[in-house]
Amino acid sequence: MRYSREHKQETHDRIVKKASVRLREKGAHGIGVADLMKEAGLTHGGFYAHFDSREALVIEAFAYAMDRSMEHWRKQSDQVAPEKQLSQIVETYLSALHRDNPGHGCSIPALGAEIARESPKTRKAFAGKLDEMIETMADCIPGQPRKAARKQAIATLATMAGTMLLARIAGTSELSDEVLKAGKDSALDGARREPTKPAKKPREKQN
Amino acid sequence: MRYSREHKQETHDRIVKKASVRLREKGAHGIGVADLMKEAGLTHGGFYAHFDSREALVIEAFAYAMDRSMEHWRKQSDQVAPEKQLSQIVETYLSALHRDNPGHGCSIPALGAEIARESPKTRKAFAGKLDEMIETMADCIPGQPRKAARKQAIATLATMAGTMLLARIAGTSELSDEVLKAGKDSALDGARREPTKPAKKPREKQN
DNA sequence: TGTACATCAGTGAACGCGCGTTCACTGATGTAC
DNA sequence: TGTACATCAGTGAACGCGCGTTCACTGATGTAC
Repeated sequence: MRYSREHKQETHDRIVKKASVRLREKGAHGIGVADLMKEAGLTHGGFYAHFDSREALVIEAFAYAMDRSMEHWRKQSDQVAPEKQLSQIVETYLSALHRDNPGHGCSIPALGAEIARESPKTRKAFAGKLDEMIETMADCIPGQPRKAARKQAIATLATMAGTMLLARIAGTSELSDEVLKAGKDSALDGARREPTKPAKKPREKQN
Repeated sequence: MRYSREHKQETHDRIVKKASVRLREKGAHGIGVADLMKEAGLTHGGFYAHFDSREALVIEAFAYAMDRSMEHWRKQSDQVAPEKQLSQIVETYLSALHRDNPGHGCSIPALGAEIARESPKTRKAFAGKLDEMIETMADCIPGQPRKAARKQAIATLATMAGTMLLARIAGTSELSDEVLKAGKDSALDGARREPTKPAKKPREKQN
């Protein structure tokens, strides 16, 4: 069956979209090519008409997921005053809803560790999107030099991602709710405060 | 060959120890039974004399790694004044050395996401160790009611784990160093400050 | 406008491979006498 | 103290299974005339 010009792109996009959900849910190695194709209503043999390899799909699906997160953040922050934008993102991110729906959530706590162990190609794709994400968050921090805004964005993102990771480890327990609350209060506190100065013992290189 | 009474336990411990390193390096699914046994100087067939299943080893190896982290933290904090203990842990945790040696580092950024997706049995083992870890960190926060100390411990642990995750995604780049520094300054800042109050809009359940 | 041919997204069987697990066997050492 | 037997940690071949990938084929639609 030969299809119209747009058809292939539509199918391609559908595979990427479905894969981005399942990979976040089950992990970068948690679901196979055959099942991913079935998700998109296809059989596994056609996979290589769309992607060079499974890894290529993982990269695309992951980039797609990161783009959706950033888009979501931008839309959210557009709806509140500049000084409340970062807090707005934190509030939504550190919710039980996000914790319990990794398939539609942030890729960093879901896939970060696994992707960091992949090939340089995959890692670089991830690192690029991470930087974009930091930029997107920094855009939500008004009245500061870019470098300071980036610093605060990184700290907030780290606390958000770390809290989500801990909350998911804890499952759906009392501990998990305690974690979400502690992480949220801390991130909100940081989001409201002036940029952090270097520690009292500034260290030049490592430590 | 029949061995002395202690021999089996020694072998068992050696397998767990080596596995805990390789699993943190390669991921919870990143290395097979045969290779793990080879690490311990054995052949794969003997594996089931020591463990009921691969999963059982993962649980033991992961618990071992968490115990080593906590032991390390206690030893470190014993060497400094009470009010500096938390900062001491943060400084060591958020180092390039830790970033570049996941095999001997914290299991949370290395294995957290994968373990959170495993069977309830594995997840519960992880959640238990997470709670122990929070307690261990809370012990390093003097002069506060237990609940507040736990809250600060959770926030600090989340920032540390999240920062390490981001730093590893970034690899060994300029971005990675920027991430480490931002996360460290933020965590140190939090460790030095009074406990965070609930956000101005306190929310009872989810959000 | 109608016809013949070319295209290529998608199918489903098959491939090689590595994995977790099982199993019959080994042989050094502990134990019973 | 010496001897015969039992034990069981460890070996290595084999198992079944699922995976990523390949490939010959299909057939609806685009294109050339």
